[in-house]
Amino acid sequence: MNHPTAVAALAALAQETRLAIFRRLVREGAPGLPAGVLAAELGVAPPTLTFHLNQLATAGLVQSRRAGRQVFYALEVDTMRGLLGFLVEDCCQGHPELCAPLPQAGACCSPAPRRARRAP
Amino acid sequence: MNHPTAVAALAALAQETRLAIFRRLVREGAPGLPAGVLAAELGVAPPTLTFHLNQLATAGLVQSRRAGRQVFYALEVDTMRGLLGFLVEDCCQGHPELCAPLPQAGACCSPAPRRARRAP
DNA sequence: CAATTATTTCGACATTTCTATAAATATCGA
DNA sequence: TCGATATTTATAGAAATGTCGAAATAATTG
Repeated sequence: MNHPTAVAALAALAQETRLAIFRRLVREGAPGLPAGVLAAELGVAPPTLTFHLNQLATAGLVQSRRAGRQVFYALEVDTMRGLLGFLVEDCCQGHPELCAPLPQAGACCSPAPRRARRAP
Repeated sequence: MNHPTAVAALAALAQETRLAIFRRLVREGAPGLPAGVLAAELGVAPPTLTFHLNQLATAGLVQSRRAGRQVFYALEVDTMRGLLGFLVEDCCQGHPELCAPLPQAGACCSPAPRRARRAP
């Protein structure tokens, strides 16, 4: 991950619809979802959805694959991981006590999902 | 962290200069840096820097404090942590094998890479 | 108080971004 | 092949954003 790539990825995520798409795909995992399902679930017009999916794909955050008439979109996990790592790179110059609570942020797919689904 | 707040934070980060400011402050840790130093290091005109710092502050990503003539800007760690957590919330619906490599993304402040997944 | 340093506010302009409608493409089943 | 379903492309206009120079504000020093 480098600076321009990170800006592109962040710009792709910095939009209501696209962030919703992204988070929906984060929940979905590897198989992903067809464009139509995303459009229906998020209440977005198909052309608008395509526009946003293209933004996410161009930023390398999602990938697509056709399955019959449907086109499935799924998360590009490597990019997501790269982005998160890039944001906290060289954090605090080796003074962990300053932002020690951060590691939990990356605790994706934690085996002990004790947290509530939706924040209260 | 909620959806609108996350969009605001991401939008604040989705810009070259602001991402550079943010990452510089991530490296700096708690004390932060005066606006002038940031402007000089990043080669940005003072008014432009102020504009971007305000964007970051409005998004809750940085805070400022005056010290004499200088105004120090420092990272708002809680917001950063909240944002990273929000992005990977409910990742893969409990199928860790799908995106297991993600945890390292949050390994902030780790000069010695230890597996401190869930501290307490 | 006057001069100097540090930062912010103001005003204006070019550029980019988002959304919607209409039309086009791709795939499947009869 | 024809019709139906799923998705994309094309086009255009309104709204938001980034950058700059000039001037203003805040704090320190002589």
